[in-house]
Amino acid sequence: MKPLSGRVTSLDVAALAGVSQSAVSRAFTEGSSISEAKRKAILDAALKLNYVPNSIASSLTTRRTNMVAVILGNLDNPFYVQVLKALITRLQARGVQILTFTVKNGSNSDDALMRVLRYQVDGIILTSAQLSTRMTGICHDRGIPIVLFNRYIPGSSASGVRCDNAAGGRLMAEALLGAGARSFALLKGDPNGTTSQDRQRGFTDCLLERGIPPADILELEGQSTYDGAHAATLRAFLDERHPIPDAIFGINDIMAMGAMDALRGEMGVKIPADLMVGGFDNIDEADRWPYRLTTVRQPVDEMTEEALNLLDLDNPGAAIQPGIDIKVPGRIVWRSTIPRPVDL
Amino acid sequence: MKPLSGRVTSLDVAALAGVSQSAVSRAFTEGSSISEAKRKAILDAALKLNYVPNSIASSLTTRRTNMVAVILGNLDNPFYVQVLKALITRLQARGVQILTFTVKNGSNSDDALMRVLRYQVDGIILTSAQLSTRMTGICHDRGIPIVLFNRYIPGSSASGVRCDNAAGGRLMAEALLGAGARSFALLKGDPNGTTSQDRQRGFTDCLLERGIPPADILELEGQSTYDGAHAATLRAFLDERHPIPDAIFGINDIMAMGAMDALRGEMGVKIPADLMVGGFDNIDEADRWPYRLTTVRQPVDEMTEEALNLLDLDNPGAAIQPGIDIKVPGRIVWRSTIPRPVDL
DNA sequence: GCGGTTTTTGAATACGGTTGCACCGCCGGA
DNA sequence: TCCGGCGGTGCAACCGTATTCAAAAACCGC
Repeated sequence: MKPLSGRVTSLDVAALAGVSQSAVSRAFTEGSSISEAKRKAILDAALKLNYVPNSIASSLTTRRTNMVAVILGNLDNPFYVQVLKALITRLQARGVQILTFTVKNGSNSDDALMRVLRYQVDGIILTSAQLSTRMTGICHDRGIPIVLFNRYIPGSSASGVRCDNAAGGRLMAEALLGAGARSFALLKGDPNGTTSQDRQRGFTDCLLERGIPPADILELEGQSTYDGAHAATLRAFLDERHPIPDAIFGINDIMAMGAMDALRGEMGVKIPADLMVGGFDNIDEADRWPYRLTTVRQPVDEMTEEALNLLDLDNPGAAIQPGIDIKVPGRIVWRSTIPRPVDL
Repeated sequence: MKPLSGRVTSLDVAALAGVSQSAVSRAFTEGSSISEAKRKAILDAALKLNYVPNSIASSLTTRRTNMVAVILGNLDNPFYVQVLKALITRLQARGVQILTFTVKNGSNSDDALMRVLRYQVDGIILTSAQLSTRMTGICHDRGIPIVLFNRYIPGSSASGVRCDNAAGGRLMAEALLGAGARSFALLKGDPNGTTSQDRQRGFTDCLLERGIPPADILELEGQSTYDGAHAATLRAFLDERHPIPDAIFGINDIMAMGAMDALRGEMGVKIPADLMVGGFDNIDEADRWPYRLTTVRQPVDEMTEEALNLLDLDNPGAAIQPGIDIKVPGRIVWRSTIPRPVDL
């Protein structure tokens, strides 16, 4: 009874079940008015024909695609893999499909967004890249909610969730100071990302307030990745241009790990005896034996949940709320790269 | 001049530009017959209105969505993150959108596939989970190509690309034997995945042929992840049930790393002096200082490229080729966890 | 200036569903 | 018995674009 041709439409099912096409549609629509007997018969016929409703067609009339776009920067940072995983899990559970995009970090996301807009996604989650005001305007006009994940656009009204990165930076500065460090280096992250900048600002502000000499800022040549951090660390300390400080703050865990491997592997530095290391994110790898990195935890689950709340997929129309900026606090996870003060 | 209402359609653009709707459609379709002057005028009008063509609507008539589904198992294994990254890069460059799905490893992918089919994807790449013959049948009928990545379905005619896992397992056995190991343990992977099974088979077959006692198979309790391997390693060796062998083969790098951390971190074992470790995949992390893992490299770029060739998105109709099974060879990457024999 | 091509063009229709609307039958209350 | 109301049903009008077809326009060499 299987049809030979490729397409099976609701009309085919209707014919087999001896009902109208609209009945078939209703049989597949939750909560529409149809008798249980007829629905059963239709589902049987559909099964016989291997019929699957065409979401593309239905999206055309319902104006909902049940797809959201997730725009990612670099998947080289395990933190964003974790974010992606959390988003996929949550969205899939709601029956929402995910259109995945990557964009070079720091680059403009306009072209990616334009491509996404063609697909009439119900919402957009942006974990990377810049967002032009023109783009926010277009999305606003079309009623497509955008949620910024761990970033914000200073002049914009776009909503977003982020860790309180500045406060997290302060926490780390305090942790290192409390452990006795007095001279610092800082592995600078993506210069276009507010995330890195805020962490750096919180950290340096704290030092400033305590009257500590400013941290030595280590610029990256390449990407803000493990390899970039590894190379920058070697470059900075191997040729003695910079004195080795008491502590290094890696602007995120993966970079802190790159620095640790450079310091221990190539320079024989003992951590934390010779030098302490602080990270940010609390990725899974930070807990593993070679690293045991003391870091600032970002609550990924809470953040992704808030992000989806902001997206408010259940209230399509209401999407045009004024920009809500949710800031969730991070907290220090004490491990071995910073000796924990006893009084805590 | 911006329209107040959310939707701008080709009709609006047509009205503004003083042309027919079909002209607007043609202006946005590469290689269709329209005068350059008119196209220009239409694009101007479109820009003024912030018009973006609706891919959903066009998919309805063209029967192509320019979307492919990528079905992933566990993103906890960095290897599959790398695969995802490679696929995204390649597909995005071709202007193809990616519908991302995750499925519990080893579970059946039928429901995920059904959901994907509703979206009329142009193709499916499956890097995880089982595939029922019923499902391959449905996809075949609908003319949707499926490509299996690093797995195969014994009785099926589905196409796929995979590393020659069995041969890779042999390579690793030979490498360890060549380095002098004579007693072995093997960290077993996902029991439902052909990938792990093939590697294990290649490894154990090689030992058998050389008359070496079979490897001690370490079963996992939880997932085949870093943590699972870590726990299994501790469980096996800490209570002395198993004697510590000369070498351990982790069925993939992330598990080998979990084993290494357990052995060195919790048991003070020296690698490779006390025990050698071999991995499989050659993920980025394997090259880092704490691990420097000798492993079998899977050529991800080559494999993803072949996968997309098999998908053959440019020839929609021709998709129904008989199952092609491409096997690309792996090769040993020598690092520090297995001493390299001098004669090589 | 003319017949014959070759391009452009717009009207109409198709794609596969959803949904407002009108209608039908059935039930309970008066 | 009659009538109001209600759940179930089919008809038909969309949703926004691509594409066929025939007509109109532009082009060409002579």
